[in-house]
Amino acid sequence: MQRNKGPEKNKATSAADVARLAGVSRSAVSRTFTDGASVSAKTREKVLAAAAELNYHVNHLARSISKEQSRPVCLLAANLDKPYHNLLLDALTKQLQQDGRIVMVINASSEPSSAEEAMRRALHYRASASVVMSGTPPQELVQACVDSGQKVIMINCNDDIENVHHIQIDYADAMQQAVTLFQQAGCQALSLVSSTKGTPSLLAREQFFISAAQAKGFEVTIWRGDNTNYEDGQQAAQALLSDHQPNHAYFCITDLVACGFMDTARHEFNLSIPDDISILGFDDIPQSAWQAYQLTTFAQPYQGIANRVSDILGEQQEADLTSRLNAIPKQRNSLHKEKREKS
Amino acid sequence: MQRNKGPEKNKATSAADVARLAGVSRSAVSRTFTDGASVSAKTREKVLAAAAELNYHVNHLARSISKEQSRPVCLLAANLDKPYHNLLLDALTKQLQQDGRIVMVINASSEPSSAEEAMRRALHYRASASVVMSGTPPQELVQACVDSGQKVIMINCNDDIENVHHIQIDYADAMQQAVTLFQQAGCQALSLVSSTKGTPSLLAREQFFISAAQAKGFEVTIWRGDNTNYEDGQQAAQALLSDHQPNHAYFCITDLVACGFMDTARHEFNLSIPDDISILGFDDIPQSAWQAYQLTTFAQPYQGIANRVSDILGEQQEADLTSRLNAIPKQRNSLHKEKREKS
DNA sequence: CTGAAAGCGCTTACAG
DNA sequence: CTGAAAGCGCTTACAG
Repeated sequence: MQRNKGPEKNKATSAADVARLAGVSRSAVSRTFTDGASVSAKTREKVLAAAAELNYHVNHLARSISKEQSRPVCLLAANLDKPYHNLLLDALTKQLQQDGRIVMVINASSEPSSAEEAMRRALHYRASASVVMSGTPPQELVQACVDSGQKVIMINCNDDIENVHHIQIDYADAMQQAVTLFQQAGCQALSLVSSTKGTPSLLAREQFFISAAQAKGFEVTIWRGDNTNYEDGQQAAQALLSDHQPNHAYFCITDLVACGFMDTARHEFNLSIPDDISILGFDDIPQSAWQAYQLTTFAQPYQGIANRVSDILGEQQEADLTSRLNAIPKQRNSLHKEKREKS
Repeated sequence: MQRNKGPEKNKATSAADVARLAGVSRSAVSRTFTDGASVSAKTREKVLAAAAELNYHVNHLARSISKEQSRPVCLLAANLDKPYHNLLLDALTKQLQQDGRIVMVINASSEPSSAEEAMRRALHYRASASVVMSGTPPQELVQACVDSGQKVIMINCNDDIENVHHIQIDYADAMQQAVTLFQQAGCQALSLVSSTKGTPSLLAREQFFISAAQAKGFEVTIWRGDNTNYEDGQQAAQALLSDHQPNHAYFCITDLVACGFMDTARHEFNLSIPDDISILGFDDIPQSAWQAYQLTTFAQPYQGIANRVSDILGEQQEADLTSRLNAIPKQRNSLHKEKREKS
């Protein structure tokens, strides 16, 4: 319980302090705290005792400047007020931490310049890797990161910059299933509620949905809001539901959009779900499971993405630069139950 | 566009490389990148040119080992799947980043040992400060951080460890207002839906609510779930609403609880809100504003907290160790409108 | 196994 | 203003 035992007041003790107290060299204390380094049981013990007494902890930041493996990983996050991004951030931080990585989070809010700012920071911190959780930073900056020896991992973004790792979700399967679900629910006409943002993952879902629908002979009408938030779903419903037909169904490009859509359908148009209207979402945010929504949706493989990132960081030689994961369907109650008779 | 100009392939260029190319000393390049250091316009220019050519960026991590002010700040976060924590994390990361800080996020999931693990990491990284966003890490670890020169800032946690900064919300006012709102809505009996978790901020809200209610002559019955999530709200409603009286109102200790409560009230008990039942929440998570809830609630002063953290980090001499902020009332539609006639 | 030494990439008195 | 030098806290060949 004695505090301030170290030489100076309020200053962290260093390996040198420990070495002095233990009567060994600085190298010896460094080695005791390095996995697999060769130290005799005896000196190890002396060091450990001294370290405990002085409350010493290796300075990981200092270590990271001489040891490649322990350099930090930068997470370039955005939209931290949105459930999808939080779920991904949660999975990623947990996994990387478990791998013993230092993780720095860079919050690139939605301003155009800030992805750039964020990437520049990653460069400053000499991260061993940068994980771009969403958005598309300027190509030359990404290039600069790669050039300075960083691994860059982009999630759900199909820019093709040289030597960048990509983790992509295979939306083809999921969209196929979506259309099948609508079909089973007896729907006859489909609307796609999407946005003009046009990010790669949005576009992929759109395209696969449309072609899957057309392959099965469905008409698809498209409505686009500015963004993919709750409010956009409300607007969509406002625009689309005034001439709603009972056998019409709606695929909302994100769960947030779906929630807004459902609320407006219910509270403004007095429609009952799923009796009057069938809806499907995407992302499986926690709210979709709420009783008010019970939304059938597709989960992003959050843990799968985290595992893949972890694998990539561990690899010496880069194997395949792009990896694909599947979305996971979550059946709930937002689709009509009994087959409707043809109208 | 020429890559790999530096001495070695795929290795970040260092200040030495720049010095060599610019024909100046290492100190000179260091100085050009240090605010307020004295360099002539001429050498500064030479350095800048060389740096641009080599794509050089100061290694902030290396800098942080010799420069106290640029040491990182650790954010000890938890429950990253819950809106409240995300909103706080969002505000904090944005602010600290704007202050030019490196921020590391440590994800202390809900396991008991993991707050400890998290705090130990903060120690390893020699952060200049640790911000405990929730939970209460073991006292001796916090002490160790303080002893090694870190500032420790705890949010919404009234443990009293020596030399730890506290940011607390003044719940007294808000709870007073809550009771007044219920009164204005013509409610006559109140239930408090809380949890057995008993964290400091939960307890504070409970106590202030109860005493404010009693001061105005209300009876308060208390119901406690295991946690403060959506599901706990559902359970509470299940337990409490079977003998619901029209003039009975419910204060839910968090918005998440309130959402669950409302959904069950509506879908299981067929109650209409706010006609049949008045509800109040706390936190102002984005979902409370959704049309399905329209919950009147109290916002945590997210930005205020972030500002305070920023101030504390900037202070040389610690002024007051504990700062208090007010919660912000958000009026929406979950309270009964017309005064009810006495039953 | 161990210590003295050189190194990582930076900063900052110190002397000129 | 500037460079040579010492320092920050660590690691890791190298020689014994």
